[in-house]
Amino acid sequence: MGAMQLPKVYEPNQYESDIYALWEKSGAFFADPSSHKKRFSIAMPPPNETGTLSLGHALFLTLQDIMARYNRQQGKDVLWLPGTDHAALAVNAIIEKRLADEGTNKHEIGRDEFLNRTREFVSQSRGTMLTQMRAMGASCDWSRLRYTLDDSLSRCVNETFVKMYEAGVIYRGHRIVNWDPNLETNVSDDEVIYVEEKGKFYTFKYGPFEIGTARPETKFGDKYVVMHPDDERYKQYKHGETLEVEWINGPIQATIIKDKAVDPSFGTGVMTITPWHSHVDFDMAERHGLDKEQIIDFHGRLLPIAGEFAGMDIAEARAKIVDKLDKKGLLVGVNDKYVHNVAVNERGKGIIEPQVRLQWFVDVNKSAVDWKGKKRSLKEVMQAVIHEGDIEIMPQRFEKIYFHWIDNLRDWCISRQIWWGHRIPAWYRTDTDGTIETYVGLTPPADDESQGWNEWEQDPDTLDTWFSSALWTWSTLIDQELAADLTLPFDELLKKSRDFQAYHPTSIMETGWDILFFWVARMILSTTFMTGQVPFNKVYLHGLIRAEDGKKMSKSRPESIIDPLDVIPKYGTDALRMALIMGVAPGNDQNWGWGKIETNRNFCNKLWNIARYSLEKVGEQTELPEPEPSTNAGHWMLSKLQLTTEILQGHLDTYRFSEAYDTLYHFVWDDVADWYIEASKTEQSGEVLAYVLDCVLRLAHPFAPFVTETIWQVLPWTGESILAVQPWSKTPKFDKVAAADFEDIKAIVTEVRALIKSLGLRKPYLYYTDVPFLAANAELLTRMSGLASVQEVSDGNGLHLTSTAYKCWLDVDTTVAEAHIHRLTEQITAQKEVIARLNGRLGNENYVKHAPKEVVSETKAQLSEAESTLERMLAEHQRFAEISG
RNA sequence: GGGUGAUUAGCUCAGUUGGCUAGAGCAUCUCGUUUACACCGAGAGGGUCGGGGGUUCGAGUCCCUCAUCACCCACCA
Repeated sequence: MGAMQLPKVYEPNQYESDIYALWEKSGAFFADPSSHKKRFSIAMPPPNETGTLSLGHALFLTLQDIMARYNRQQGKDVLWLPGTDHAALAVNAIIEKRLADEGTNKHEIGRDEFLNRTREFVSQSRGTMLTQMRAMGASCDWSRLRYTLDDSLSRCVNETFVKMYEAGVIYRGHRIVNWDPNLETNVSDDEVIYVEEKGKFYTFKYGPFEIGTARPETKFGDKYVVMHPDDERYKQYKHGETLEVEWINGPIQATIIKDKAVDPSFGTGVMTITPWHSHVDFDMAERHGLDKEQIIDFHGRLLPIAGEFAGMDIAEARAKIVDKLDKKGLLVGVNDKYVHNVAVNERGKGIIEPQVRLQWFVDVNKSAVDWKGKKRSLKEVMQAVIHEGDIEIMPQRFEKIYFHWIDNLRDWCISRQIWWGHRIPAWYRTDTDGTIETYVGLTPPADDESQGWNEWEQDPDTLDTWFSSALWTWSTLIDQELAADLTLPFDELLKKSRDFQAYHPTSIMETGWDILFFWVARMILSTTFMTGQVPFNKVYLHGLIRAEDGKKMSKSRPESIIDPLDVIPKYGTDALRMALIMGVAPGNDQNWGWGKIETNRNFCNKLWNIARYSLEKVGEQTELPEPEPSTNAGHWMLSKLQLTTEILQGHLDTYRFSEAYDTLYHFVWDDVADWYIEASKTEQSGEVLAYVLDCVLRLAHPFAPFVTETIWQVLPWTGESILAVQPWSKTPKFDKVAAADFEDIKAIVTEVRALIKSLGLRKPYLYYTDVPFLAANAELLTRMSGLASVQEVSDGNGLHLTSTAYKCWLDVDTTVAEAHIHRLTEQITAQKEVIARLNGRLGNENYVKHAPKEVVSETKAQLSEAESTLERMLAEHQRFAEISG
């Protein structure tokens, strides 16, 4: 495409895929661990392989891509490692739903067939997602694409499990877990959400007490009655005392328990407990060594302990039990306006039934981790890395949230009863007398037929997805070939993996605040334990993208969801990228807005037309010499270029993407397009124009990679080069005085434009006195002010307006004189207020004493400038009053 | 119950260690098609920065307090 044939409007979809292909072919995104450059590495948060990329993905791809491209431009060896996550629970749920739609289920088709189907599904959706990531312009190193179920990553998962087991950090035990009867698995505390629900709250007679409950169906086994040790009302009852009470299925022996966990002000201050089906009750039972009995089975039905109600599901049983208690005269009251929180699984929304199960856990309190020469618990390490500055979280306020979460952290249940995922590397066998032996290791133990043991069988459960994601920053950097050799010890594997040595710890983790606990905290937990390193030096958290109405985009409101792939063909990827970062503070949520998309599409078109105009003026020059400006405008342009480059760099170095983009936007639109290009129309300035265009493309590239590269490819002086790997340029020398003169010209032009507008002038003549730089820029002044003509005069004769900014005059007729006086009067009043304020400040001894010197001298400068402006205004006012008489 | 954030122009939001005569985009009004761009240009209007108190020479920015909204964590039987 020749430069002269650029169409008037930039049509992104005509270029984007070719440009991406060009980048990929060039190898511009490959990291090079053998280089001696400084490193910059990011592990991309692996999207779930569920098939579609959301605006949230578009946002993180944009932010990380800006970092990657910027750091490449700064001369660093950049690794941005892409990948995808097998998303155990999410994918598993999709496949189970499909099976249900076909009228079958996982048990019918069996584990192998289930896994085959799942693999087929994810290989399809992975392909779709990788295409979409390319469509966003992500400059990641595709040669290092990783997947959480890759062999080398699975090895890391097993190594971690085994090492933690051996250190006593992973244990298997009967503990209460969050059981989802729908998906038939337990989930971690963080995956449970609470939904407010109106229900009934019953009060029953329990011996001499009254107890309240929202869940009568769990009450069969309640043989402990608990109250606060200091509760005066019940001081006659002693801890451990027993009494017989009439209950659902006849009399039972109840034991009094005193525990401070009971809130005396809630209800009657007395409760019975169900340790098998409540976290709090379980903890209490553990404290006092109480019995725990299962009441509800894993499908949500009552067990034989419920007597006549056995086999019923919860909803059915509840009403009948209440009815029975009522008939026995034990029902005291029902509050049917009771609002309480129901625990549900975030994924699939199944109601959680706490259950005691034999599961695998990570112990977060055991002092078993070597960190900086001290034995600490996982919790302590997670706190230490932030407190001691090894990791910085941005925005900083999330550090507090992070600590609060750690304070509340319980042991992490890592086993899941689903089939899709990393199978737990534990094997069991039983003796003929029922003894169970456990083996944990990378490979199954050898069977020995001796002594009547049965064969080893692997634990059927899989690991929580986050267990493998937690290793992501380093499991992706392990050498894949070396990892296949299981005889190579893990420590050696780390040492010999070149990428791990070069790129770990990663420079920064950029992700959404919503997975701070799920993921970021757990990466810190596992990575410090396994590698002795932090996973990253910084955490940058971005916010959520909500629908235009400020509510969450949700599948229940399909119309609220914006698909990036609907936006890109129409507006272009660059427009989407910039819309997502424009005016958004770090960590803050944002609302989607079509207005921003249009603004940024227009910005791309502005860049395009700057290029179009420049190329017309520049012609087919094949070299790009350093420009030596011949005009004030040229010097000014270079001064702005230098300033912008510095500010932009400052913002990008400190991860202020919104401000960086704002800086770029106004530089391009205001300084380059509206001032410099307009000014250049009356000047010979091809060299500066070409050079500035070249620089603008480099500066804008991290934000708008496609349009800038598309233009770069048509520039006559860029040859076969690729913009994506070009560093930023040094600004050539310029004359500061000339640049400042142009600032004055700008001020005059702005004022004259305003005068013309507000006074309704029609093409007045402009006069100026003998000011050399004004004389030199006469044509420019005229053109930019939209005036008819300019004359040089030594004295003002006739009726004319004087500029307050500089010595130049506008020729007017008598009809505007009055309007001008009125305008002047208002301006003089305002100017006097400004001066009074500045005088007040400088008259304040304390201000002069305490404020920094440069602030004070700045105020003084402002005052003297304001005073001279006022003088000119007063003189003008007096002159006009005399003339118009 | 504990915590975090938000509250700035009609709307959506920026505003780093206090120095601001408070900004942007969109919207509004007025002009303008001068050969890069109407996905354009020029100009204008619009805010006592949620209320109250405090610290300071100086507060949108720091502290206290109140109000409203959103969210997070814990979860009460």
